[in-house]
Amino acid sequence: MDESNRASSYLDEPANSRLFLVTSKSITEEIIREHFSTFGEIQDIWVVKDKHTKESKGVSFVKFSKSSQACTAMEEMHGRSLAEGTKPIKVFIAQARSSGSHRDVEDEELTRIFVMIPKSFTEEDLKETFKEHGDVEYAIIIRNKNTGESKGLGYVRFHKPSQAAKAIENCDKTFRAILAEPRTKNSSADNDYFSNPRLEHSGNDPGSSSYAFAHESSSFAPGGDTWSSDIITRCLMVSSRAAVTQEQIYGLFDLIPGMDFCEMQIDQYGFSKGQVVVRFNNLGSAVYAKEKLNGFEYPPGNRLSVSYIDDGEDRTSPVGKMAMQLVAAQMMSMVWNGPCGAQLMKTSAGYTAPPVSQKSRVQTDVALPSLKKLVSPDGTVKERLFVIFNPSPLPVDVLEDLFCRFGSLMEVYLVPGRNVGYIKYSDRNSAHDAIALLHGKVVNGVKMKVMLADPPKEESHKRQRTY
DNA sequence: CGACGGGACGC
DNA sequence: CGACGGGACGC
Repeated sequence: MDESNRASSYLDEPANSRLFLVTSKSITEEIIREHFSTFGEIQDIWVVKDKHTKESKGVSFVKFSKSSQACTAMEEMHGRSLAEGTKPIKVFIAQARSSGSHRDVEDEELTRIFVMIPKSFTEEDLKETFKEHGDVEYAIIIRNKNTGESKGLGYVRFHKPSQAAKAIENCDKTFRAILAEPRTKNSSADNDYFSNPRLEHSGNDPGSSSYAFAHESSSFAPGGDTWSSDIITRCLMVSSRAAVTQEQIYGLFDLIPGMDFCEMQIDQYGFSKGQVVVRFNNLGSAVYAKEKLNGFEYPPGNRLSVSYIDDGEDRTSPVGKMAMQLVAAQMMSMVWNGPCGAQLMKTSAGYTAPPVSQKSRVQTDVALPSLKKLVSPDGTVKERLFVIFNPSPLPVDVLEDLFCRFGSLMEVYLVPGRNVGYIKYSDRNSAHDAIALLHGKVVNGVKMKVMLADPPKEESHKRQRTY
């Protein structure tokens, strides 16, 4: 085989680039190569033989470098005889080695693609766009069933697998074209892992992401600076239904600076009751720990409960708030940078505190305008900001809190693994106001450069991005 | 200096 | 009917 592509031919990559052939046992690798090399770069041919007799079992695999090459070869060669007196061959796209299935891959699974498109696209636009890659049987757009509004997603069905493969390989990358999952097996892809909590979100159903903080509204005087009369202490009780170790809880709460005590509670027989006492050396850290970790799923599926327990001191409010603000910046930085912390942040994002506590999560000398509602992220982006954070990015919820104050905020996006992000506005003035007020400023201990974003790089001049 | 994710269909 | 080898990445 070609040593230049050993790695890529070893796996089924790209997808659907390997053929499964059924032939007469007399058909050799050389004969196969003669007939198939015209369709593209062959990375590997393997004629399956009996281990002992070395006789062909009439089964072969042909690995191409591209799916479109394999599909074209399949379409052209299926049913043809490769040598005098030999039976017509069968040609299929091979099942991925990892799939374990030996079922024939059907054209049905290879001819429909799934694409992301501008919301303004019609079915006709979609069909027109993709017909350059092959015969389009139909193009449909996924719409909201009530409003008829496009979801910015569509399907395109081609007549041949090679056409769908070419569309995926060659269409503008902003379409993010992939093969569509066959529809019959009731959409296992309808999950929603990527949804971000937004400021206007106010779901209150138990079990929803906001449940964990629903009761905390009473801990704050709405819009004010003082605590209610609920006790606040440096000492927390962590309760878990599932078995957890003291070390696990220690690791979790140690993400927050200032923990000085973590002890699993055991009964008189020495058994754990699923309760761990955690104490911090300052009120702010304790408040922060409760806010971030109450309701946190750890391990996944097990919702931790965190509440204050009386330690006989530290009941006053202003101190707690000051301490919390100080510890917030450190917490954010740590959580964002550490691998464990990143996971915590990602998962706990669903437990972002409701607007009542916003005042305390943004700490800055800047005189900020009041909170404004976010606008739909699906509208037209009029201006985009590019923000650089030093030393590390602020969390998305803090950024929404901050950048919504100029109005028309659509979306905050942080580039993974980098200290930069983008802010989308549906109104130019909002973006410019944000630059004027926030460029060069420090928020929660993080210095920001706020400027207009360059336009996204275009892979092609044929199509526009949706923003 | 410091730059680009996301995603599923009425039988 | 007709489904998975040989070789070996490089901390």
